[in-house]
Amino acid sequence: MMQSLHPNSNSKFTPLMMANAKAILSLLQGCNSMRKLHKIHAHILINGYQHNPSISEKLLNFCAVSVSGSLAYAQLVFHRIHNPQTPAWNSMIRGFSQSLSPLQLQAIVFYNHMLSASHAWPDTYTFSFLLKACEEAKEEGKCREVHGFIIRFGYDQDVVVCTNLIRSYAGNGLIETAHKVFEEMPARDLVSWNSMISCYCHAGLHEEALKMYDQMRISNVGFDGFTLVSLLSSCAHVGALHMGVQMHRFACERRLVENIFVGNALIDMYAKCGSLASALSIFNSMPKRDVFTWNSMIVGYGVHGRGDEAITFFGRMLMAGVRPNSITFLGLLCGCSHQGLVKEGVQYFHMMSSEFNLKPGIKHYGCMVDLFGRAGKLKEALEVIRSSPSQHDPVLWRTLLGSCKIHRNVEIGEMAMRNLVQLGSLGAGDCVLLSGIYAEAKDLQGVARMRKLIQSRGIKTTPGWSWIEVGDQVHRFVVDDKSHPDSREIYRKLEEVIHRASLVGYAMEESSLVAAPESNTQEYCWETSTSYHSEKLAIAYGLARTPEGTSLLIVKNLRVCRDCHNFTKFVSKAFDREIIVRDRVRFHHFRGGHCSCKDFW
DNA sequence: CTAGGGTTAG
Repeated sequence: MMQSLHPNSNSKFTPLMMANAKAILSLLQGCNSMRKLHKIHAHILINGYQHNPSISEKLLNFCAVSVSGSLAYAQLVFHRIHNPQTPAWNSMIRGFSQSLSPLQLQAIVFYNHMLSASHAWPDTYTFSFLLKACEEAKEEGKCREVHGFIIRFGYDQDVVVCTNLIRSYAGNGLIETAHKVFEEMPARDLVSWNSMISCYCHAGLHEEALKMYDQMRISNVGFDGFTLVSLLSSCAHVGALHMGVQMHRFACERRLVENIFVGNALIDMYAKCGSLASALSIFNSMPKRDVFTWNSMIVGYGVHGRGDEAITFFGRMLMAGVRPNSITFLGLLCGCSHQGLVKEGVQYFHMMSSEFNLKPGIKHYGCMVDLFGRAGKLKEALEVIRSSPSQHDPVLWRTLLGSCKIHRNVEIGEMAMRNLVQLGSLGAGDCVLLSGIYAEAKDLQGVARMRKLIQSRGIKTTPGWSWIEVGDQVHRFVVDDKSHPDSREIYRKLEEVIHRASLVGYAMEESSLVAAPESNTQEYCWETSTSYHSEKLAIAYGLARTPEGTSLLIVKNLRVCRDCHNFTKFVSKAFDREIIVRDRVRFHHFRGGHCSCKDFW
């Protein structure tokens, strides 16, 4: 009788017409689309369950939180609840916290409403969701304010709430505050440790991240795949191969190498630490591969200047049915430019948009400038900048300036310089580059002008550093560093190294005209002959502290200067060592007096 | 069955 009153009486939900609350609940549980939800909602109304708290909460939760839900619908449902309790508020706050910006601010609005206009009290869940919203919406002030409430409610004793606090602070750039919360929380579990490490990793504080691991071991919480992935990423960034190998061993022991996240992180670590062969062997052993897997290999080959192999892997990637993204093309273009594969680079640049519907970004244009510039086609490089949508980006002009240095082009170099001045982003490195161009053209006045420019404008400089990992320690050096505990020994060793390198042909460039990219202070800027660049110190230390025949890996934040590049070539010959230098932009493999970049960088 | 953690580029 009742069935005939209902228009949907033929639908498969018909039996529910007489269903009890329990049946409706279980149907809500299995709901996976708004279409089904509308039907279930109709049944709820017909059966008079709209005021049943557990049903309306479940309904609300689905709309607000599920990927196939609808926040707009959730709001309608919410406003029909007479006296919403904490779980209902939580659903709304959670829903908005995971929505697109700037909608996340609505999570905070709901929370404020909850405090002022309802009888429901926030609980630990409320704060977890709310902190997530503060993190996503970059609401630093609100984050601090919420922290105050958390303390007043006594929820600062809760691990999950504290972990959310850490992420929220770190996401707002307050990494030290985040660490303070971490230190002061009553107990730390595995997730809290992993969060703290990943926050450091994201903030670029890789040495801090790696240090956390030592403390983590003492605290006996163990580790898992999440731990390894963040740590491996930090190892990759700082070039800590030995530590990375140790992580690899842990991964094997715990059967975590089969985890795709761990495998991808291992590939990246080995590639960034100069060991492409190991990266490849991980790649070959992976049971499943995704876009990260392929990109890590392609980018790895790219930064090592092996464009042909990057291209080969790109082809295999397509064959495997994995869709490339913009990072894939960055790796490809980088490889092409460093290997001088101009034709191929151009082809892939066009392929991005024509075949994969990917819009080239500023970095892709940067690669194109580099591709032409490095190959000596400076006019074409200039044309790329002119035709790019981001012709007012200093990065492009800076890249062009670098190419002018390689090809000793004063005219276009000066043009690049003028644009950098106009864009108000002239850096010391730019002056040093142009000065180098003048020096090679024997234009002493030009060199003097650059020197004056730096001094008169008080141009901000990037301090240069190099680091080398010896044993389980990362050692960091700056120009003329005397802060290392073994400083005296290092300088003695360096004198010996220079002597032995000179026996096989090395001659230090005495000319004060040789401007060094590492020069970070005015004193050292023009006096190469009296200063020791950080990588020389790192190399000396590495030679002194590692067994004969082992290869050295140096990581530095700036480009290698010509003298150091030359020096390293002769050292590799004199000491019969492989020396790998990871530059700001690429890898140099020195062996037997030659470099893999073929003096082209 | 209301909560917190992961990789490539920059």
